[in-house]
Amino acid sequence: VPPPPLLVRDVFSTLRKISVQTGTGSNRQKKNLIVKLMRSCREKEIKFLVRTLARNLRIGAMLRTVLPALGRAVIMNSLWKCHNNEPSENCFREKLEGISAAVVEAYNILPSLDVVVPSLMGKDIEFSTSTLSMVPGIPIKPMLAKITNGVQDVFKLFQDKAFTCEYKYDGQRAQIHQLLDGTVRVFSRNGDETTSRFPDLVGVIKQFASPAAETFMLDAEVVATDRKNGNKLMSFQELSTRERGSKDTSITTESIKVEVCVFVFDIMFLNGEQLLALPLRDRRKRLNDVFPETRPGYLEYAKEITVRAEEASLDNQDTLLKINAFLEEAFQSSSEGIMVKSLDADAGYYPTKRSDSWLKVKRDYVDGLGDTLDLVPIGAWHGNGRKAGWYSPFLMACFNPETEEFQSVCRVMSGFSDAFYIEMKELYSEDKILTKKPPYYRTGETPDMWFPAEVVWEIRGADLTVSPVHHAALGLVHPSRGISVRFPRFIGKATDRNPEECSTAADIAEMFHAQTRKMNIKSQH
DNA sequence: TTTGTCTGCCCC
DNA sequence: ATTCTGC
DNA sequence: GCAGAATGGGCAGACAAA
Repeated sequence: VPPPPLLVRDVFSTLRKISVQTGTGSNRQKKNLIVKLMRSCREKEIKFLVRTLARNLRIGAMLRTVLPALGRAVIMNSLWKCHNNEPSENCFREKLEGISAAVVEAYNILPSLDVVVPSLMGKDIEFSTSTLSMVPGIPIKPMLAKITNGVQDVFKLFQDKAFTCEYKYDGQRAQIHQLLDGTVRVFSRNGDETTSRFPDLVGVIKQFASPAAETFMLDAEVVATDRKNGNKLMSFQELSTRERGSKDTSITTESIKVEVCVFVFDIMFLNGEQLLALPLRDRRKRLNDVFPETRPGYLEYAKEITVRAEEASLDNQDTLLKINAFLEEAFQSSSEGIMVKSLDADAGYYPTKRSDSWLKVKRDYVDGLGDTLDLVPIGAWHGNGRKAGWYSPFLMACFNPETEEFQSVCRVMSGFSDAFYIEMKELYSEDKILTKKPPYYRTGETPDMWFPAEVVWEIRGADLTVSPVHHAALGLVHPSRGISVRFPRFIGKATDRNPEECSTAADIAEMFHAQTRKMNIKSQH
């Protein structure tokens, strides 16, 4: 007897069951449930089931596909109801696009289908963004920034406009809400609740927020800080060692091993009023009302300088010097770089959408400023999806002349053109593929194939990290861990170099020590 | 209990 | 997070 | 100019296996 066909309701309830399984033996239970589902699959169902489980079908299609479709469905339904004959093509299309956009916009500030859908159904073609408002407790999509290749680029976009430069702290984005009942909740960049990880932060917000501020939503960066050492800012890597807590259990204030400081920089909502349309200059005034006082090492405003409209010109040498000095100061103060934001013109808070009203300048975007390594490809994996049939990523190594080893530094998959992949596929074939790992390759990685060390590539990254898997400079910085690189990408071939002339373990150890912002080795075991 | 491996609409 | 490609 | 795809380092936590 074949198993019964799949019904949406049963698939859904099984997925629910899988999602709540925890503890010893839970993996086996989950496996059994999945096998049961799979046995009932007909034709293409198995493909969609597997992709749903393996995350490939959870592709974030909500904003671009599902919501416009919802808008369409409602409009088509209602227009056909009131016109017996088909409405004119043009008017129809306009209406569709208008409502689709309105639904997306509404979801950006109120990402809850439970709220948006009933409103859409109720208002029908009268639906517009203004019929809905932000709700403390539901995080809005955060505003994002665009990469800028140096201060010159900034002027192109902000010529004759007043703007501000703020430190870009290397921590974790936090959207902080205070609800009507006084509760404070913290959300991550992706809208996940992280309140349980930051009980101390909740306390600080409650303590410093003006009593006149009953409800609000703030944008901020949480940064690891060393209070015993003059509130020196610590690395992102250090911040990430903080405990996480779970959905219903906070970490305890006593168990906190990494202290944090919150740097606030924006406010989107205050006492029932939506502030998204206000220019940044005015939002800042509101933010100042909420926090009339701050405390170093606990709660601070993001450090900033303001450039007046009449100063905002590439010919203005003073402005250029001022910004470059500020950028340099940001680097010295353990920041990643600066954020540049228009203050008056086009200076609203645009959730997710108009992602270019904020600019970011980091050392590694600017030619000639960032750290660059000369590394040797020593292996690779088989690529997936559109990179199937090519090598991706590659495993890169430095050379240690003391031990005569090639020690892995990082994988890299970014920065290659399609043409380069094809070239590498041809180059690394037949006798250029080793049958096993040479003994003088040192790495915790196991690539699909090993290559002979023959060429050198230039690799750029944001900064160097202490690694559990890569063995570059092992023993030089840390007894059992090597050095790796954050955000690695391929810049080009270093055609003039032999593999023995690539970056050495000693070079990399020295670069690590030269960093302002780095993992504190002594605190490690 | 301890150690090893894998995952995360993770964080960057 | 970064980058390239296709639309 | 934008979305989409394919992936980077590294952490704590969760689970399985020893």
